[in-house]
Amino acid sequence: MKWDDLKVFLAVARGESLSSAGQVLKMDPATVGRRIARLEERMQARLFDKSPQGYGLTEAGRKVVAHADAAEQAVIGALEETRGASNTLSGSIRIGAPDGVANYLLPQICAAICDENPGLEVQIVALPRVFNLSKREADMAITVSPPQTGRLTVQKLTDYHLHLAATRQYLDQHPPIHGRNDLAQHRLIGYIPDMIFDKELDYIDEVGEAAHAGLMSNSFSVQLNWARQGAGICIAHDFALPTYPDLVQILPDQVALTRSFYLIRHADDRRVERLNRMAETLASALRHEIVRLEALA
Amino acid sequence: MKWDDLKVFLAVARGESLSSAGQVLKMDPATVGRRIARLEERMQARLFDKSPQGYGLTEAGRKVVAHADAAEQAVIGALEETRGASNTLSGSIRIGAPDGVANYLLPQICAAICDENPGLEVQIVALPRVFNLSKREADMAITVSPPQTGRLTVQKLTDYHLHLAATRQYLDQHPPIHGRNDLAQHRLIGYIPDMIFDKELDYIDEVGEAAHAGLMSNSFSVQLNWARQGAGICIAHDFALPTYPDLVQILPDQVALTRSFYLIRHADDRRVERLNRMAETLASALRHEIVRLEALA
DNA sequence: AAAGCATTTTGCATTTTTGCAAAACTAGGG
DNA sequence: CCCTAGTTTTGCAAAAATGCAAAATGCTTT
Repeated sequence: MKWDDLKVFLAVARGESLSSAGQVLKMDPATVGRRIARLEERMQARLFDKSPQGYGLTEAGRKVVAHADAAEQAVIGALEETRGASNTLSGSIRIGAPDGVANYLLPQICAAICDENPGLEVQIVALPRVFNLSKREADMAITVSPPQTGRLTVQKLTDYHLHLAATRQYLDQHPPIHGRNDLAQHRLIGYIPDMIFDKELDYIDEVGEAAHAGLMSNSFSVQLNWARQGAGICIAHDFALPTYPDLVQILPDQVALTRSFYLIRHADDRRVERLNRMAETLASALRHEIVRLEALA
Repeated sequence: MKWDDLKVFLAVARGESLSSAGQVLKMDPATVGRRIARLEERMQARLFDKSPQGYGLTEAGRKVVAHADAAEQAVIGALEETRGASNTLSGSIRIGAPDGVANYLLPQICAAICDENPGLEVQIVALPRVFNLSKREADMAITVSPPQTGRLTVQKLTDYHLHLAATRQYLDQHPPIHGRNDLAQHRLIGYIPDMIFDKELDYIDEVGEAAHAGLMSNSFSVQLNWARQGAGICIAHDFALPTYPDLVQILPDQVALTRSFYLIRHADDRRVERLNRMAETLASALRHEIVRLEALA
């Protein structure tokens, strides 16, 4: 038994003809007629009196209308349900991001997007680990390396740069730095080695063999605050520096790292238009903001 | 929006996997998956969390289940409705027939059929005119000529024969009949000319120019009863004669008519299996009964 | 740590369904 | 009495959906 046939049955019952039903359903009258024939066969009953003047309900057909009506109401209900649900999705979108992005990029960007789209509610989830999109921890997430596994769609956002940074005050009070080797005499701030959740964050080796971190946190934000208070030298995203004018780049020509951001989403959400628009807006805004902030650094 | 997709949605929600849903729906899991994908696209919402461990309902999906359930109930209701209706159809089948058939053939046949099919109720409608099957005056009808118009299926049943007949007593008391010409001296019983509803019933010309009816009725049964009471000579179906042993055929070799019966039905009922079986049973029984009765005549 | 297992997902040949155009049909009007 | 107007119905080609087999995926067990 095909539920769809009940839908065309309803249309024919209301239009009292195949042609009018076809117009409503945007189907050929021939198709409508064939579906009705199939339905009557499956139900083992004549539902319509057919004539070149149209389709008139038979006694049995009249009884079926009530049920078909109920079915239609249920279908509409289901549709409304998800329309509401997808509203709350577009009304409340959750974005996961590493804490650097979450703290120094997303706040401004999301605020701007919310201003342009009234009724949109954005949630930022800052977590120092990989996301599990499948469990709806977030609708989309920003990562520093494209995921290798899982049914996800990945989209490269933009490159970004990192440099050594410290406060002017710190640099004044400590031995001068003219080259990489001078770093050995300083206190470096970095990630806790066994809590690094993405190999792309393992900067310290690239800075130089001599370098090793004395202050460590799993949170970039904590690292940056350490540096801001003159505790040492950290490896900071350029886009984070303008937030704290105290901080200055160190050896920008000799020590420079380049990484990339990726936006990942459920593969199944590919066709959800609202999320597509949101993703595109977000990507575009992130690219511009990074360019703007890096120019200020 | 395809209502059918809601059905497969329900199956997947219950089976919590494409494969189990496929088993229930007797469809390939691949198809089930594609339908779910299409449904999610149309609804603009993710309904399931997909994994190689199965399909799990998402929050939005859970809300939809209730509506899908309601839809299912409505569809089942519609199905039950017509199942009941088609039961009463097979429980009460209405057969239209000219009154000769209605009186001298159908009673025995229908009684036998009812004996074999307990719970079957047969209604015989004897009407001296053409039927209007479209208005559900009858589910099927027996006629003496195939209809030329209307959406009907026609099926030839069998030939039958008519002869002149009167009571022995009448013949003894009136001039002897040795040939067609002798009929002019007798009182013939026939149809009322302007109430003949089918040209096949216009026997009188075929009997002979000399013949003309003095007693007329639109009902064959009335004509026969006239003859049975010795009122004259009628043109009787052979299968009706055994009912009244008083009646004997007259000039069986010189005056004999052959006609045919046809069973007509709604073209739309072609696929209703119960009616098909009923029609086949009826046709077969009629053929046998006519052969049996004509042998006795 | 690696292989097994039940599941979903993809590529392709087949079947089914659909749309279009033309024919058939019946009631109402000139 | 015929003819028109609006239907439904049929024949055929194109499009869509389906099933099957193979590949991929992620948990579980050895």
